[in-house]
Amino acid sequence: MALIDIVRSDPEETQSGATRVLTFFRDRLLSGELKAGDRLLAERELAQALGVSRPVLREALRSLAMLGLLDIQHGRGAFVRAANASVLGQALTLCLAPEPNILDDVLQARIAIECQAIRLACERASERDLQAIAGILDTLVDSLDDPETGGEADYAFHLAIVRASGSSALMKIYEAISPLLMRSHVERRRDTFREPAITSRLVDAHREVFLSLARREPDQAERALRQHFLIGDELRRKSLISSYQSREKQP
Amino acid sequence: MALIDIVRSDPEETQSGATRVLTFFRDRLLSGELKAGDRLLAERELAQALGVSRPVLREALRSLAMLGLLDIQHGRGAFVRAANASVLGQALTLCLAPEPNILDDVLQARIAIECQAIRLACERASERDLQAIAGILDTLVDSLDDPETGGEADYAFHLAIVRASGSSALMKIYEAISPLLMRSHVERRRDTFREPAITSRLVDAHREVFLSLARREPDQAERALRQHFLIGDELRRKSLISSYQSREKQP
DNA sequence: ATTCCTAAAGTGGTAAGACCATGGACTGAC
DNA sequence: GTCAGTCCATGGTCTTACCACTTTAGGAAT
Repeated sequence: MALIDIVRSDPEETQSGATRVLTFFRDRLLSGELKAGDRLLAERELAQALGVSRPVLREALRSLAMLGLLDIQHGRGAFVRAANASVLGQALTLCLAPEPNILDDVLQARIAIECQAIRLACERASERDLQAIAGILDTLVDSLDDPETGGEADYAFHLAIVRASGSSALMKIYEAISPLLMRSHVERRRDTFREPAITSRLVDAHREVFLSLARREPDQAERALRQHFLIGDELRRKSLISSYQSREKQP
Repeated sequence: MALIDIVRSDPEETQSGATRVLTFFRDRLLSGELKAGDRLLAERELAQALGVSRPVLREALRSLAMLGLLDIQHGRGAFVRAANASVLGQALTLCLAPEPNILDDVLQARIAIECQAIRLACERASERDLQAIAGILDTLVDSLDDPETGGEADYAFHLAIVRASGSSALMKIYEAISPLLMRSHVERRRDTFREPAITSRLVDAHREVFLSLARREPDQAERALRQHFLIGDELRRKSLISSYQSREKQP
């Protein structure tokens, strides 16, 4: 029985033991009867209550734990875990693993999410949202020399924009692709030189994005964002080329 | 042990039985040593080979099956299943279940994906892609009177655009949100009247989107697409209002 | 009376063995 | 040659038992 069968299962079909357990939890999780933090009954009681043996119940519980829905602690019990996007990210990673050039491709998804997010943010962002983004922008400017902090601030900036969109769907998807985004970032950094000219243009691009957002101009904000991504691509390409050229000269 | 621990696990830590089994499969799945369609050893042999008891092995196998990575068939054996986006969709559904207004919100994700997809499609779409979309458009026109076929053609049209983008990341995410998209669609249909005036405008909108794509004009294509979504929203709102008005008059 | 330690109880983790249900293959009869 | 029945391999389930970890309550020492 796969996850797909849990979410939509045919109530008519004869339900085996394992199926009964999984539908039991599916109903209570989707209906909200089981909230995050709730403690489940002990395995032995639960097994008896559901009319299945303990191994069967355990298989179901372990499966749910694997999906990140339960937190099973030895000697304490099983607890309902808040829905976590990291599971999504891992599943997406496994799902996209066989695809070629996935690290380049995931950037397209990033652009998609952010461009829509910033449009929404222009309408919905609160003053607090804008102040948060402004604060991150300051951090970004201050950490020009530190690749580590600078990289984090860069990510935080874009994440804050998505958060300001007020769309939990966009937010979850963005979190889901973020592990791949990170890998992509790390891989690209190997080929990218951190020159002052580049970083200063980077700051300018971020500032322009923020200003358009603060002025609540959706079209302008999206254009600035796309320009930012475009420049990033171009810089990476140039630095990649120069990297290869210097490698040719001095092998 | 949760999924998150499978993908990146610390090799130093003392591995318990269940962990050993999961890391065993993780390594072989990510490395490609286990390909889709491969048949696993029988549970009893596998348990002996890995040095764990059968229930422990079964817990791991069932967990992997739940994630859609294995296909366990009674009486036949366990087979490696190709990564499937439907699992993603189900996980996303569970993850977003507690959020309010998620069915409205997921439309934002849809717009995000499609707008970026059509931009890419303007660059990358092959002649075959365009012909496929054109064919679906014909179906859409022919099935104006049939809500069922029409709805399917509508979905197929948008899906074909995402496919034409050539981005597997966008495609997977679009497939992941499609279950929620469907629910949203069904829910909205309850409040929407299928009037000839509406459907004809719908066809016009789709045709305009296609033409911009065929002419390979990204900005124009995205604009047409956004306009299409906007009109859809407006029509739904109007029909919702008129629905409530008629309900007031004739309670 | 307070504090600390210890032991017991409750909980998940694992193991072993048996039996049932299903699918496929082999073999026999027609 | 074809079909049906039987047998075997495999997954599905149950039972029982024991181990490991956590918490807690009760008793002993201060």
